[in-house]
Amino acid sequence: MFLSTTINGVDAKGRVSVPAGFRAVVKNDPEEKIYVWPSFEGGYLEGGGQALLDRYLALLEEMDPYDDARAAFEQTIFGDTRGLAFDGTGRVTLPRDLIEIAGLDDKVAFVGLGSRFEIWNPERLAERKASARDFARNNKSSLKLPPRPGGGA
Amino acid sequence: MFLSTTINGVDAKGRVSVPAGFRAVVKNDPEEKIYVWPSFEGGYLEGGGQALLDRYLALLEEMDPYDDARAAFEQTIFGDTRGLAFDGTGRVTLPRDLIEIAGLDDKVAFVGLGSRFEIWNPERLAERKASARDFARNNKSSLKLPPRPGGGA
DNA sequence: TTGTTTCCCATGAAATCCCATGTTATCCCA
DNA sequence: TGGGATAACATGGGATTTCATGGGAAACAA
Repeated sequence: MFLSTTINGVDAKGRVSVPAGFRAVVKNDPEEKIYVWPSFEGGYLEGGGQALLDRYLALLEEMDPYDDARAAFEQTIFGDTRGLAFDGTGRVTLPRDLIEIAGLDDKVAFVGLGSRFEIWNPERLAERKASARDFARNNKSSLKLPPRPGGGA
Repeated sequence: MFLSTTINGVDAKGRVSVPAGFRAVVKNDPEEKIYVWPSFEGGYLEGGGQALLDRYLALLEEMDPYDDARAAFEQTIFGDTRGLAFDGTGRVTLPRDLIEIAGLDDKVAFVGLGSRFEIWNPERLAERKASARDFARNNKSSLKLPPRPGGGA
């Protein structure tokens, strides 16, 4: 699982260390890569491992082949997705266009969200995080844990 | 189940012995770790094992992908969650930022709450306990035991 | 060439591992 | 039921490894 938020530096060559914990998630994928694409909302990037792409693929294949939405999703998700391989020390090079979309300069934040992650300019992230936290606090009652499968607490 | 309250020391490196009973709970998880994040209310930490995270993940993945609530909870829960592994003697290292959020110095209280647990500065915990008691005393009329399933008294 | 990308090695800081020790709880046997 | 032996637990400090990062050389493209 992709977890927690890590802020790393981007060097002059556009290289970023992928947090070690994230690397561990994709460690046993056939291709040891992360896959990154611009979010629909813009302003940041989304990413994941092979497993996530497989799930999206399965989802799309359930849709009607001539559904316009299917084509649009295919285009948007797979068309803009880049596979990024690690160098010997666990870094990837972020392509220029993705750097611009996310408004990155010398620092990036990797935000783990379970099955996927996001890549942000740390300042933009701070803004969104503040509002997300307020929202969560005010609506925590709507997040009810279902009973455990086995019963009990 | 996470049960009872234990107070342990935090050393100069931020290491804390996790109560043996808590360790036993996650003993057979694929990753032998506890997962800890700041509570929504702030001032203390919440935690649990893999099973708890899985339940949150399942819950969130049932929500609409573009629901703001989903995004907010994802950010707030997973984005701030840290997986903490045990050293050879059952300790974890609490990250600096979590130590600050919980206002910990040399002692921590682990509070077992069944499927999850909380981590407190022992003094803050005592305060909250006191006010919780007052609240309960002033509202005891609202606490009505349901009839026992088997009937009878 | 000139600029870009990929690979490799060096470095400092931080996290992790490992061994030693005191203390408390548990066990076992007389 | 005492009381010593044994095991479990919490803690301390030093050694080792991992991690993020910087820079340079080699491969590649235009």
